[in-house]
Amino acid sequence: MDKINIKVLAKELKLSTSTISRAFNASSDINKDTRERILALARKHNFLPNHYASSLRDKKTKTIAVIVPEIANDFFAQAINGIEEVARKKGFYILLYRTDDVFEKEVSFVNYLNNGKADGIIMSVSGEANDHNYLKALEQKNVPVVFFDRVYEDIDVSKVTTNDYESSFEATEHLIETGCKRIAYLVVNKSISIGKVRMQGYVDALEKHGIAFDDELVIDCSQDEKINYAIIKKVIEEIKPDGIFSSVERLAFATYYVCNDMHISIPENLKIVSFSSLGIAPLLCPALSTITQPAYEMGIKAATLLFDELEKKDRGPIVKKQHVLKSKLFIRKSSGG
Amino acid sequence: MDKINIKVLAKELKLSTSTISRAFNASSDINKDTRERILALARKHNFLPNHYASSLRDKKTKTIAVIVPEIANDFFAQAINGIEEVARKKGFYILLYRTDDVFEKEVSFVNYLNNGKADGIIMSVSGEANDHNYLKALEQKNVPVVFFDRVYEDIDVSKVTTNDYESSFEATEHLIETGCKRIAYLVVNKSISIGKVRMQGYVDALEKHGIAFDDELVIDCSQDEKINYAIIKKVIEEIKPDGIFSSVERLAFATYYVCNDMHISIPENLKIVSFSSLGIAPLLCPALSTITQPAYEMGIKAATLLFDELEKKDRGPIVKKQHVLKSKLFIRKSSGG
DNA sequence: TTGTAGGCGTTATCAA
DNA sequence: TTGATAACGCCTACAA
Repeated sequence: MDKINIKVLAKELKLSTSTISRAFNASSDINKDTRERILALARKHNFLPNHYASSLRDKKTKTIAVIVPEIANDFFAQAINGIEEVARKKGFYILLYRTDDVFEKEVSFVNYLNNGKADGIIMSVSGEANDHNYLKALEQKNVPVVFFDRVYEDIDVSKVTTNDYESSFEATEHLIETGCKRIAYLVVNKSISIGKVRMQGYVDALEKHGIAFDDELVIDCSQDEKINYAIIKKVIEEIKPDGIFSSVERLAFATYYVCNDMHISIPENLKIVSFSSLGIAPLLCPALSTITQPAYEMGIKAATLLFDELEKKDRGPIVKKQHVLKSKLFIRKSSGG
Repeated sequence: MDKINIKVLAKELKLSTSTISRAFNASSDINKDTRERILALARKHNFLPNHYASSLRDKKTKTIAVIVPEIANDFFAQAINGIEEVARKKGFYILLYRTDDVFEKEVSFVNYLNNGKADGIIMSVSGEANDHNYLKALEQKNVPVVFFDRVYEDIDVSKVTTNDYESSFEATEHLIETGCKRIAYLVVNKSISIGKVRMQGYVDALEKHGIAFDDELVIDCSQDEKINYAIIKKVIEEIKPDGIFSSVERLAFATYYVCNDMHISIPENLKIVSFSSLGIAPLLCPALSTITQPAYEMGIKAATLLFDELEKKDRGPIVKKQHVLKSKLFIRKSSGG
């Protein structure tokens, strides 16, 4: 457990620390043989330059932070995969943080990142109705941020989203065309941007088809699965919708459980379409109609935008980009398809 | 975008850098008012001590690395959640790395971690049949490692696993009891520890019930979904098993797709049980019988063991622990339940 | 091609 | 209670 660093290597090889350093830094100013000797010894000692020391000098961490509301969720897991893919190619590492949709956690983590812990941040946000000034600090520190999927409209950073409005419109219209008259909209937090936009698509589709919007049919759910089950059960018993448009896959699953227990048959008595990135949606009973976002591609794109900014840094002003990818509506049995 | 650090704060407040530093380090040797003044100014500047500089000094990174074969997988996603939970409570951050089950990626990442990038490592391994010496280097550097779920038997570190043998035995026995005579075992890599142990449970259950083991019924699949589909289709057409015991949930899903396309009815013509952490297994068509590992708890336990070692470091020898949690067999419709 | 030296931002030690 | 100073390990001008 002898400490090893470039100084030790230098002594052992009777070279200076700068030469050792050069061996690790693709510097051309070094004799090939010297370099080989150094690397050989380093391998023997299992030595690699200390990342924290290098970062301190260079002010580059080779690390990007990824902040998401949840990890155990097909959409985010796939998006993270996409981000990882790009990061890896660039030789970057990923610091992962989960907010559980709690705004305070988001703030505290972002503030922590202020101290040069990461070169950039990719995040899907959780605190729509709050003060977003904590993000301004990052701007000052020159830490680029990219939002994906869930964004703050009032913050000027690059954003990767999907055509939620169109998809929601299309899905709702599809339910209407299969005969639904009373379509409930399930949402977790209707005040966050995604909840709002998706709802607008729903509302406008209703209007186009001359169906009056009914506030009672907008069902605001929670993070807790048991509570959601109770809410949805109550809705089905009392409000008796004939269609469900769910903005989040969890709520569609909860609806399935409720229907199973209440012996309500999907799609005969209730039709369902949901936003979902679940790969096995076709295997559900019945197969779930989904609006599927290109999660992996969104991750790729978000990471690409971030690296664009990282690489342009200190070279002129950075143009923030908005990128909108297309979701796809898969009509399956749950909506009579 | 003026650079801010303790020096600047010191100048602004006419104090020394040491005093500033003390204000951030719960040091008692500081006047309360002074501390308040410092923290107030820091807040105004959105300042936090640079993490890389602190780490360099203290040789503590407050970061743990998590290495998993895949992220978009219910088991690992839940395990990561568990790890994150514990890490967060300890004020630690998570560096996430995905190996795609490629041994070389695992090695290269672990080697990278040699340089003091993380204080400890939690991993689920991918390279059973290889030389594991690269892990010895970590030992020298005093970087503790904990394995979970997929482990190397020949490496002496703490391990968190589940009772795979018993579960596999039980699941196979269950299939036999429902009348299966030709049970196929689906595995991704039968040479890795998990594949082996699970297979042993399968083999022994067959033997107990006087069913001859048939090599043909051990189906070695791949990482590629399309190839798996083809393999499984061929098996069902040609080898005609009446039961499937899948060591990995992906393969059970592939089987479902094949059966759907071939109009083979589950469980009438083919019964299935699979290892799986899918929360919505009951919603599949038909509901999937699963052996469900306590993924979240495994993450919690693995992280707890790691922090135990981290906290004991430099204080006597560390005892490596083996922890075996219990999986649960859920009998559902896919196996006639 | 290699060496010297200063500093990245922080904190621990020692002194005041 | 506060201040001066020397590291932590590395990299990069600049000098040789």
